[in-house]
Amino acid sequence: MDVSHLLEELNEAQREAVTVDQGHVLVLAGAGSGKTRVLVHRLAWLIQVKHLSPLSVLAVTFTNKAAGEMRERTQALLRVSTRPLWIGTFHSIAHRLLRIHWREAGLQEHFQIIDSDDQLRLVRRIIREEGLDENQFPPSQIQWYINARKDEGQRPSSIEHMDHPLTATWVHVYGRYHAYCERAGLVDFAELLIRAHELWLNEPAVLAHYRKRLTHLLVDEFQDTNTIQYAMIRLLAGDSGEVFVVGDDDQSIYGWRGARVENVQFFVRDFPQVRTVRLEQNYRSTGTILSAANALIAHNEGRMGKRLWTAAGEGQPIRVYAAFNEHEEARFVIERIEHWLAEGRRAEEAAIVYRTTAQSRLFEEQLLRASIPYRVYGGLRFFERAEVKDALAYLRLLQNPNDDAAMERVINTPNRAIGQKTVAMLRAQARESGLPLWQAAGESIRQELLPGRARNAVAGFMELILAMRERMGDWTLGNQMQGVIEQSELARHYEKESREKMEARVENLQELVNAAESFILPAEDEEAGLSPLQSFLSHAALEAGETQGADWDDCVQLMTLHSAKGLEFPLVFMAGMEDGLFPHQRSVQESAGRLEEERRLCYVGMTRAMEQLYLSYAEVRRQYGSESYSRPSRFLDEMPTELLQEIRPRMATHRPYPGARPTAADPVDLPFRLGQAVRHRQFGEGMVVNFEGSGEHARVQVNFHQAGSKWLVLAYANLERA
DNA sequence: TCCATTGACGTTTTT
DNA sequence: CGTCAATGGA
Repeated sequence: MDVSHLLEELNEAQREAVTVDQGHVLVLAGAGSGKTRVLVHRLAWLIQVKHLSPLSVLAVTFTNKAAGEMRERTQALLRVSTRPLWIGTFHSIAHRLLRIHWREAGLQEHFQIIDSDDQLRLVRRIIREEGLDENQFPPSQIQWYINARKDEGQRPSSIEHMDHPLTATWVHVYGRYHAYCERAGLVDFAELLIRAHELWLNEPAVLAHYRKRLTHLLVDEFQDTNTIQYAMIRLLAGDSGEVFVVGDDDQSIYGWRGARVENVQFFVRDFPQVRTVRLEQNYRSTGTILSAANALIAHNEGRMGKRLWTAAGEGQPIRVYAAFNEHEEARFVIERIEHWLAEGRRAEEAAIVYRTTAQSRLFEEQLLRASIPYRVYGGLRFFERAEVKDALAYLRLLQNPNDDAAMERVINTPNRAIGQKTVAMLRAQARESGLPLWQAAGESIRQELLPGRARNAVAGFMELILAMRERMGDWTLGNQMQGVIEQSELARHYEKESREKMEARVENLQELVNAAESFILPAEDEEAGLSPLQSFLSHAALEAGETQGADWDDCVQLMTLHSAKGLEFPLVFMAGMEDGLFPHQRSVQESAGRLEEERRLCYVGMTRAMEQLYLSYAEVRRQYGSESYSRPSRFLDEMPTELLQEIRPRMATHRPYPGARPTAADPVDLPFRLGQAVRHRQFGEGMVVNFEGSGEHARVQVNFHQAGSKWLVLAYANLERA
């Protein structure tokens, strides 16, 4: 069989990785080195050359997006259906296992996945019920603790150091929370993994079955695996499975949520005769960008070692811009983007990346003012919106009335006169009798434990749910969704909000109905015995959907450094390059390891840039209401100066007080006076109102009649006297 | 039950 | 400074 198409597009290292004949493989894939390509070609190689059944391959990723991309590209390469291939996230794979083996895993048949928001509500409820002080035991902190323990594979009973009073309380809440979930048939994200791991651990027959079937494992983004995920890989591989992992220790940026870079080193230690292949040729960035990134990351210790290179040219220097403050920084960035656009480049080719989400606001304001379309990554996703979750909670309740999280959510949404007091009584009843909320409510009514009005209200709610279930049991998913929204009168709940908000919510609910109508039960869910409703609910939790509706056509991209991982842009701005902000103060304080992770974050950011990279910082930044002066990021010092070009030299001394700008009094050799009328190619006519800097760095502030006030670098702006 | 004021807090995020 | 959640008055 001719397999040249599998190899001809690959470089030597990529080819080596793809064609390793047997045994375990570790691919250290640098940024932009064709990691996904190797993974996909390896998959195709196993099937077409090694004649492996598609059924015996398991490919694992971290995000649904990555899984989808891998499937798509494999499909394009193999030109056969990829249906039988098991490609998915750790969580989706664990989910599938648990659906098939729910009994062996000790789960309820119709268990429901809860997202972190549901989880937090449950934890908060338990903390209150236990009579704990929420200030002393913040729910989010305990939620974090529970997930961290689960990610380490620990159960309340297996946690030592109970002698510490704080820890003891945390473990206690973990135990209570777990009992709640068991009773209500709820499974959180971390539980999916630990439960699947326990399933394999405790049921040798099940493990043996999957070991026999899944003989080849492929793992993407291996440096992001946590303890339990690595344990799952080891367990499934056993002595005979072959494991092919791809990762980059220099791009490990999720240590703070449990990812263990050490797994990369453990892999070489734990698996026999691992073949290590380095992908160091970069197909993305210029030589300058790579040299600076290499120099930066060299400051980290204990690396596996890797040096990116490119066959492309050196490209332009990296521009460093020292802004006076964060407003001026944003103005500078937007001005450079305008310049980029004026050159005929596209907005979507430009990305502004920053360390903290709060930094996006200033850039948004400036982009808005400049009428440049933009898109901010992150934020609420479709299935996380309140109205969508409300509607889904009704469906969850139809499917499983013992779902306490769902019941809490909708018992008084929309308002049906079931207030805090009534709900508290029901909770107390549930707690006393050890029953789910739904059953406790039934008991309370039967035993007449509630005052008359509350009793009627609760009974009315229960009847509503029962009636919906009765009526809609055999309806299609779309009709069920529509029915639930109508009969629950959910829209009523949002009527009091502003018209704009309400319209958006109604639109989202309609979109939810559309999603339900067009939902097709995936074959693997059908095999696992899921109803369309169960499957839909699981998908809603497991893949919360796009951040924003449809991608706008041609937008400047705004995102945190974390969400930039895996992406690439011709023009990249890294903003807020200040010590304290980036590296973040907390990371600096916490440990040397955390600082190294920040450095990797910087490395990730830099290697997103294909053609041009700008690094900017503000000398003064207003933060938490007060102004703070900060040094430029230490990471700037770690890049070779000859690769950097300061666009405006840093001020030798700080200005006497923040915000003071040079005025016409400054000895500046400008062709314009204050009040001078000027003309700009793009912005039209305006008047000079301020100056700063000198020589090629001189800037003027112009009040344009149409475009408003703008700071322009004289050297670029091409201003004419009007 | 609803809105308004007050107070605490202030990395990073996917599943 | 801004946001979010909790509290309290009408």
